[in-house]
Amino acid sequence: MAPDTTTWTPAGAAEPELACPISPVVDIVFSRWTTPILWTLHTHGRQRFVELERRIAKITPKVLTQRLRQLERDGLIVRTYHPEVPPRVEYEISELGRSLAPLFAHLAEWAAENLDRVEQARHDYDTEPAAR
Amino acid sequence: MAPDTTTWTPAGAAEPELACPISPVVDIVFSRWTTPILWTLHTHGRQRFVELERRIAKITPKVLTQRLRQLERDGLIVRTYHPEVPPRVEYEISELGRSLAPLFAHLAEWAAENLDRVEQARHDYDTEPAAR
DNA sequence: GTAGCCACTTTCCTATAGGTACCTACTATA
DNA sequence: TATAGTAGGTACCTATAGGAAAGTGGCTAC
Repeated sequence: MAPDTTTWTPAGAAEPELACPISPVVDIVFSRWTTPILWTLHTHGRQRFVELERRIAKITPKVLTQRLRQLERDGLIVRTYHPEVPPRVEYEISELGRSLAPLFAHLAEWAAENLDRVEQARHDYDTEPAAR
Repeated sequence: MAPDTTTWTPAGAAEPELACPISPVVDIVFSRWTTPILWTLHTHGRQRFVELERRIAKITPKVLTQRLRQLERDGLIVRTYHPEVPPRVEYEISELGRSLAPLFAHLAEWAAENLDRVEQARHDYDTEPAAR
């Protein structure tokens, strides 16, 4: 039997939900590699497997397949298979996936405003041996 | 030498940033256990280590320490050490951390509106053997 | 004197995500 | 004949995050 990638359980399986109502969403939307995939699909539109592979770079086909299956199962992307030769498969964002756009924009906005503050905080923390 | 938990590298170290400008934020804010910690700190205010440990439950002290250090280094929370006996340490959200509040609210809103759609999509995917 | 408290720290161990590399079937092209 | 292109599948292996459990130090309360 092949390992069932469709029932793959995200990293947050130990239920931190008890304390945090947004943990489920985080597991769905922000697990590893999902944001680059969604972002690429969003900015470049419908794409084939190899296009995604090339654009995201450093991702291996195995992992890309796993994540695409997961995103498809969660209804965030749509997979269309064309039984041609050579086979052609296209991926695109679903309507549910598109509903994440303002959220991503919000995130990008926060990043633009505050990422350097995080960098500064890290630098301060690392170059201040006295307080610890 | 003790393992240096302060320079801990989050899971997304293989740089998916190439394709996705929000990946850095995701690594900082949405790595495992950070949202429950930030959420608990936000809703219950300043707290001691044991209070966090009890509220979040299932988190081990080791991991809690690691994540608190990481969040402190990133400037999202503030740690205050009182050299008493027994020792007392208090954690609270920093201003930078508080600036995440609208983002979290946005996330909670999306969850409330769309989480059941994800559930539905999963159910559909799992109970439709024909298309695959 | 010993048990408990707090805030960790340390050691040991395991689960698993993810990487490498090779494989499929089919066709067109050189 | 051999290679390339397509969308993955599969086996093997490793790195490491994270869990369990015990320890630490200094004081207090019983």
